Amino acid sequence: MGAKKARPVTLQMIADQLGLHVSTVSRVLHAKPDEGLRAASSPTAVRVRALAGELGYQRNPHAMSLRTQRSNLVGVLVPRLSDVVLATIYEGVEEAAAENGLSTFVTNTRDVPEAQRARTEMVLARRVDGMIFGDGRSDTGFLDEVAARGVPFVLVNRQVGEHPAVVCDDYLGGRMAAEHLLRLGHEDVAVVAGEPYASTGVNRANGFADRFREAGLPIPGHRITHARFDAPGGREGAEKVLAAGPRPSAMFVVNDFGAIGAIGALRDHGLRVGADMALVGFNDTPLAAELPVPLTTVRSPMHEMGRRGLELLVRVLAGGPPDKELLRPELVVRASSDPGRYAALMRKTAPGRTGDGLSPGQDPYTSSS
Amino acid sequence: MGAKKARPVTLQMIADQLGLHVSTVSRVLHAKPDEGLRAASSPTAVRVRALAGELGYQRNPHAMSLRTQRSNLVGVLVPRLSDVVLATIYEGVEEAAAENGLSTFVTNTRDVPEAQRARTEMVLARRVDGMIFGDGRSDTGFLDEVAARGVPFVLVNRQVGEHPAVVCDDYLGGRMAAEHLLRLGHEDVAVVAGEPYASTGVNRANGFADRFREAGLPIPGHRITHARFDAPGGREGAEKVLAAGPRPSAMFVVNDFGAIGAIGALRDHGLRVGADMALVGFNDTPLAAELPVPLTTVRSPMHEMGRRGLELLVRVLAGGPPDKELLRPELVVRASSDPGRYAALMRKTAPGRTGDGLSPGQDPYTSSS
DNA sequence: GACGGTTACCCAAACGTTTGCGCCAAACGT
DNA sequence: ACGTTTGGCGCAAACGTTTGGGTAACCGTC
Repeated sequence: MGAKKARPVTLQMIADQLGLHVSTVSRVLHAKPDEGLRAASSPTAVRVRALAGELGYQRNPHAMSLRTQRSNLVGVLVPRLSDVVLATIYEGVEEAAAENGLSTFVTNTRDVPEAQRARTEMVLARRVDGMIFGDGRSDTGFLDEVAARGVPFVLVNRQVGEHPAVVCDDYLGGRMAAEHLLRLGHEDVAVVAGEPYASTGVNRANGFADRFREAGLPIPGHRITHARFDAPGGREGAEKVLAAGPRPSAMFVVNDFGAIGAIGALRDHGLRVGADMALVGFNDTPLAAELPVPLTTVRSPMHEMGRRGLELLVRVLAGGPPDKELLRPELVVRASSDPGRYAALMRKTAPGRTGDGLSPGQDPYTSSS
Repeated sequence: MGAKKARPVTLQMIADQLGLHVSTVSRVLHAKPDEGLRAASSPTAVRVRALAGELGYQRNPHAMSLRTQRSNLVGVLVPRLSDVVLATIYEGVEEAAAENGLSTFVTNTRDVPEAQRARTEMVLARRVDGMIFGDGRSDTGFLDEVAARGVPFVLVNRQVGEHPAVVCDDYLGGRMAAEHLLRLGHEDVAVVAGEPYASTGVNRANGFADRFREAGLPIPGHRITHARFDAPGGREGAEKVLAAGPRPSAMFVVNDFGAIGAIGALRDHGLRVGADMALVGFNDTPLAAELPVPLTTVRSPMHEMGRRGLELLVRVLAGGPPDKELLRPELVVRASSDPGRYAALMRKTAPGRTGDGLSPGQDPYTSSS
């Protein structure tokens, strides 16, 4: 079974069948309209296009890349694709790439610097035109090296130094979370920040802390703890906070996954999320709305970030300026922090209605396995 | 800033500097050992390799692909990468690909046939050596067409027809879930199956139903409902089941995301998961263990499936047989179905310890955003 | 009717590899 | 001393494009 795979049709074949030269066919088919006008007479152009269509001509990308020194390929590095945040960003990247005639390689680096180096080399060996880093670390000079080598790239998700980047305005997001809790009258709050090498967590925590300081309620050191960006990390972070003296009335965890871990820790301490402790996460991961007590969180435009990241790269490749874009986050208030919503939730005989009426049009959790 | 990007070093440069011919250098550097022996004398080979190393020679993949008609590229199609199940499978694919010197393009098709076609064409236009489909549908003849065109491919996640595939033994998984509930004495159970075009859900449901039938407890039609593989789908499915007469004592939802939706529906009806209704999901998604009432589920080896899928493709590309592999699932019992564990959970003053002691070494939820 | 300007093409040289074939010397066999 | 092998390498033709530079024929113009 399986038809003998016919050899793909080439420009040469088309040219031969039409008694033309291959270069003429090439120009007709691929030259930009402005310079393509003088490529061939209108009738021949039509004949060429017709035959190409009929034969199902497909330009050979390898020959093209070899000749033009441009691969139309971009490499994407992320910490983990099974992290829904990064996966969503990548979806945006890929979508925009397709629209721009580019293809993408994506690969995990698990945030380990050696893997980051190794994968970068692999990707570069494929002669990509540019790269997108979703795993930028501020504690290694790696990206500076890459830049020094003349490799065009942009960052998404995290920013480092002055390299071109498209990120969420994490600092503002942190302030929004703080603002929200201040409005609700919280005066003693804690924050579980992320890894120190990731701008995301750092900026979110800083924005949050700054806003509280401005309100005349500086957050003491023992109320701030650093943790990994995952459930166990969030749990440990929350535990540490709870162990340090009298408990605060609210907690800001800079990542939804961490917030889930924190929820576990709070339960272990017999504390009810939304009642005994207000909780705010970050990212508005699909599961935030589905939790038994829906989670207040700061939505970051992940998909959009990916799209913009790729588009910025396209501009950079075209010689454009290495801009930096900050995307606006959005506070999504749910029962985990809002007394009103919490009460409404509890008022139902059967608590647990998961909808929140605040995030329309997003369908959470989809699976196809 | 940004060094002028030096032109990459080629075989020609090495040959020139060594007074050799480019073909000799090529053979020394890339010929397989068996035929490479006669390529050059030992001393020249050493000189060549030394200079190549020093200059940092990198083989130009486009030139190579053009010449050899082999791209070392594989295209991967999935419904959605932001579905952690598919993302994890892809991680396996990508990992194995890197080990085999291959690179992968991955893209979403959202399970819509037109997108599937379009993306396949895009990927094929990139002259991939083969493809991996994670989104196979049994209701379109699409894959038969692809096979007829002579495109080498394998399926992962879902199987369709007799095409080579690496999937979880979903039927067995369904039986395991049934077995578990039978042991616990459940006699009236319901199942929320998936989309009819996906072998995964269909086989899981069939395995489950068959086991119950064998036990002399055939599941009546109104206890079986089809739904999408997501939380809203699971919710609707559960609602339908609950609306159809007296409620069953247990429910099998063929996907963890659907199970989450079902939990919501159960809450709305004032039913306690694990007490009033036993619930079993499928996949052992990281969040299953983190739910307030941890979810009993059937673990499918997602990462492994991806790895094996790519390895099978490699064999197929080498002319091997189009095998089909069934990976063994594993039942993971947690409080949502097990009265003992549920009681233990409730016995704590603060219920909600999320660990389950049954899934060691898996760190759930990791994020890096 | 010589001349500049289009129009509509063709030519050929790349881009960097791979690979079948051939050649020359040295080594070998007798 | 003379064929025959074989080790060690060079030659050149691909693979399918793109692109700067032709060059005829044709047009209109004075």
